[in-house]
Formats: sequence, structure tokens, C-alpha cells
Amino acid sequence: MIIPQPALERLCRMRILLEELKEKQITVDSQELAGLCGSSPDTVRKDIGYLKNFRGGKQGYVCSELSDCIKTTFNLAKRRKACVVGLGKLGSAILEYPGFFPAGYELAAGFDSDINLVELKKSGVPLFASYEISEKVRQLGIELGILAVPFEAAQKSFDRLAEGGIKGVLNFSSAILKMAGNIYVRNISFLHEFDIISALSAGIEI
Amino acid sequence: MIIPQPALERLCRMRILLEELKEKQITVDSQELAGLCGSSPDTVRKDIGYLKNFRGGKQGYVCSELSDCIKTTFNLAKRRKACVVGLGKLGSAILEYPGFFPAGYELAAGFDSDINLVELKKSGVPLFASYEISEKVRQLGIELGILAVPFEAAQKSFDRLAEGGIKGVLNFSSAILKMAGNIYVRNISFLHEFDIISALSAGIEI
DNA sequence: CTTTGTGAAGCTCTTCACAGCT
DNA sequence: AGCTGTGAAGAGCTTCACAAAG
Repeated sequence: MIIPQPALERLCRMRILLEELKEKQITVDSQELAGLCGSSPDTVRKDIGYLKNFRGGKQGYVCSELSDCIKTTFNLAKRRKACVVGLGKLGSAILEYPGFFPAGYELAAGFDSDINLVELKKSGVPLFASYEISEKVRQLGIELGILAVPFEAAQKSFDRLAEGGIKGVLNFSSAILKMAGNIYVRNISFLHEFDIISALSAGIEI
Repeated sequence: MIIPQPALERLCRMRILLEELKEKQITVDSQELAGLCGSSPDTVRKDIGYLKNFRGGKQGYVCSELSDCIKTTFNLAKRRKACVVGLGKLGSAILEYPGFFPAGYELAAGFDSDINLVELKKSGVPLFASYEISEKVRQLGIELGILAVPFEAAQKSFDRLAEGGIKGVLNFSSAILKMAGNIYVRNISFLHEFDIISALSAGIEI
């Protein structure tokens, strides 16, 4: 399938919002969706147009149908296994986050280089030492990796995930990891986001 | 000042990387920067071109000078006060994150609607009940807000921050908040990022 | 003679505007 | 009538290619 990445991102957002919305109402039109998603009605319609086998009606779109269509189109219906690398403050918070399972993900492992931490820490998720990453990822069939390690450790951890055959990585370190092979990477840095907001609220930008 | 937002974002990233890089080397050329930032040498040069009063030399750019120039251009030199709203797992992790101060931010307050939590929780940061948000934001001169509350509470919390005169908001809830007045908003949702990676690693996209 | 700086070309995404359904 | 669907126009960003500078 082929679709512009911005459209894909907006549709994924839309799907999450639709999950909330469908509890409250049956249908939604492009204008209301635009309001919720922070885009324009035109963009909403074009985005939805990329979804094949889906048509709106006179009342707009049926929330549950649209949500399901996005889910199947983007292969979000199947439950995927994920792991967290780095069990500091952020990694631990992610590990305990209850929202993953309902959203279709399963945290199947946590890793840290500190062996004591791994042995002592209590968690509903099995914990391992970092040198076991590639082995466990392969063994458990983990598809997604969350990197919550310091800058220096990011590349090494990434390589281990890659060696285990990971499919996608969400990187919270300030290092910027690049796609390697077929591994998709999203880089998110808190400090980076802070800086952007600071700059924008200081009067920068077109 | 006027600059395309993608360029601004890349320059902010670049600045963070330069802080690491300047410990290791004096100068850096556009090609090396491109490698680190995940963009092209052309883009790096164009981006740097937006910074006025800055020129590269034969050896490329002086790391510390470039870093400083980005800092002053985007008003990142001044220390800014921030607050966290919502002290669950994620909010707590953010509250304890030691990286903010060195990066030029000061966490000046934490808020939660659970008054017991606010009174009992131990933290180096002063904690308050949520109904005090607008008062405290104004009183303490807080410029940036981090929303780590559930979907339902997001809009209400945002309104309170806005009432206190907040300048920018980093929103970790799955609700999408829109810019209101001069308040700049960045929406980050873990689940959203997960879905995007899932979709991309499932073979979607141009 | 290498590396930057920058107008121009090219490309991608968004907005427009109207035809087509219901 | 009202809302969607979509080619066409427009805007914005990136890449190109070469002039300029050290």
C-alpha cells in the first residue's frame, strides 16, 4: 500500500480518537473530525480517501466502521509484542503503563544493563540483562522496541535489537537513530520537544 | 524571526547533539552533521543559513559557536520554569528526570487532582492540587506546562494552564489540543507513535 | 581545492473548488 | 440540500548545482 506519511500519521491519530468517540455517537462528519484531529475537513476527506473499500454517507462516517477500517488497513488489528530497553525512571514508567494491552500491544520483556536491577525489580513483565536482548527478541517474537537508555547506550542497544530481528523502534534517547535495513525508527526526545516549544513561544517561526 | 518549522525543529535537535559533540571535537562539517542529525548536508547548510550572523569556515562549523548561535537565536539561553500536571507513573517519572536543569529548565511545580497524593508524595518539586494551577502558574512565572493526565482531564487541565498565562504546552495525553491564543502546543502520544511504527513496519507507505 | 551559501528546479503535501452521491 | 470524493491549483520544503569564500 502507498500513502503519504503525514496522512498515515493523521489517520493513526484519528483512530485513537475514534475509539473514544464511538462510545458517544454513531456518526461523525469531516468537519467535526477535523476539529478533533487538529486538521482541516479537506485533509480529513483526502486522508480517508486513501483507505480503500471505505465510503462515507450522507451523515458522514460511521465511527466504528472508520476506526475498524483504519485498523485493518494499517495492520493494527493483530496484537504485537514489544519490549523496553533501559529500566530507569522513564523505562519503568513505560513498563507499568496499563494502556498498552488495551491498545493492542503486549510488553513481553524489559532489559537493563544493571543485572542487580533486573534481578531485584518486581514487575509483571519478565526482565533480562541487556546482553540477552537479541536472543530474547528473537525467541519471544518481539516486533517493537522502546529505547529508554542514555545517549551513550542508544546505538549499542539499537544494534542488539536489530540483531534480534526487531521491526520497529521508538527511541527516547537524545541520540538520533537512523533506519537500518527494514527497521523503522521514531525518535522522541523530551528535551527536544521542550526546546521547540520554548522557541515557538518566544516568537520564532513563520 | 521567520523560519520554516521543520528547519527550526532540526536546528533544535542539532543543538542537543552539538552539546555532546563539542566535548569531543572542535569543528564539524555539514556532512558529518547530516549523519548525526539524520538529514542531508544540503539541508544542514540551508538550516544553518537561517541563523543570521553565523558563517562556516573552511573546516566547517565550530561546534560550540554553532551551538551558542542556535541557543541565542531561539531564545534557549534563558532558564525557563516548567510544571507537570498529572502525577501518575509518567508524570512522576518526568518530575524526577534529572536532565531538565542541565538543559536550561527548572521544574517549579507539580499538580494532581488527588489531594492525598499531593500531600503525601515526596519530591524535590513543590506539589499542589489541580485547582491551584492557574494561580500558581501566574504566581511562580511558569512558562511551560507538561500534561501527563488522562484523556478526559486534558482539556480542563489545559484551560487552567491557559488561564494562568502559560506560554507552551507539551501534551502527553491522547487528546489533541489545539493552539489557543499564543499558547504553543506539541501533542505526543506513546500509543500514537506505536501505531505509526506498527503500520510502517507492516509494509505501509510510499 | 575543499567546504559553505544560495537561487532555481523539483517534489510532496495541502487547499481549493466543484462534480457526484445519498 | 448537504456531505463526500477528487482532479487541479497552490504552497512549502527539499534537493540540486554552481558560485563564492576561505
